[in-house]
Amino acid sequence: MSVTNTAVIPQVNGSAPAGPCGDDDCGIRDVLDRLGDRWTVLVLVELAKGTRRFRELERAIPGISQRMLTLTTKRLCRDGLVERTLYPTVPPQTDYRLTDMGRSLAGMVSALADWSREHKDAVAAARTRWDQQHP
Amino acid sequence: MSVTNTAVIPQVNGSAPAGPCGDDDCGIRDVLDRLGDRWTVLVLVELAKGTRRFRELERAIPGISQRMLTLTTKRLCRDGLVERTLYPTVPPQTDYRLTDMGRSLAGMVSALADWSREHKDAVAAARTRWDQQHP
DNA sequence: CCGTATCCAACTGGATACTG
DNA sequence: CAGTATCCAGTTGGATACGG
Repeated sequence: MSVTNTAVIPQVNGSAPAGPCGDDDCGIRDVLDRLGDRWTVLVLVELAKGTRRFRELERAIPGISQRMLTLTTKRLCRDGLVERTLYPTVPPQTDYRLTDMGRSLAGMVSALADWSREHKDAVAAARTRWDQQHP
Repeated sequence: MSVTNTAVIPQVNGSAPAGPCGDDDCGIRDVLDRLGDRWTVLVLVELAKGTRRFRELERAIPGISQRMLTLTTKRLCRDGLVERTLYPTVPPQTDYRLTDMGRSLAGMVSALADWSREHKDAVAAARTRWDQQHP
């Protein structure tokens, strides 16, 4: 006979102190689906520095393609995080700027960036250690 | 003759108040590459509640496959964010818990989750508006 | 229970060329 | 300058089956 203790295991922890949302995953995925792609965060950070034109963004974010910049800014506009102002001059000019909501999100992201810089060495060390121990 | 004012445009903004890192993108991508996949954040949040076994994580995160749970926890271990304790019993048992570094990252993520809940309605509204105006 | 291995569908994003 | 459109390679991740 094998142990059939499914869900009878007394858990080590007793409470849920960290999660401010009951026991479910709430809407975390909503944010991360927005932030999870390759470029959104970089655009957000660049726009946090001030209003930018299309070409300025493109130059400020090395490696991004026209296509991805268009897609990324469009999504941000759609979500109400960025505002687009089109000047019907010739040649055309478009300004992108964060909305208030976008600015508050950019703040969160900056915190993550800070964390990244603080811990990047520790993470690198951990990786090296792991890679050595796992042939 | 066309305008050749490349980089001669007087910028609207004067300073870079938001970015704590000069003018470059620093290591932001490092964090987001770790957080950007479909499951890492959810695992992080679940482990923030306490130590969990493999099956517990699987049940706590609806929709995750065995494969992805293995991959995700392994990456987190490799990066030094999660620690794994294997009890060589039968049937085998494995405990996953956040390291100190992992806990501090989970804190950041919680902040994002909070932001998400606060603004999810506003984002949804913005999307609806956009979708109506863009046939 | 805790994984690993294989196969495969779907999506992401780069390169390129073209329009207003 | 500011996009749009098309094509295509690489990766992510789900389903499934198997092993310790």
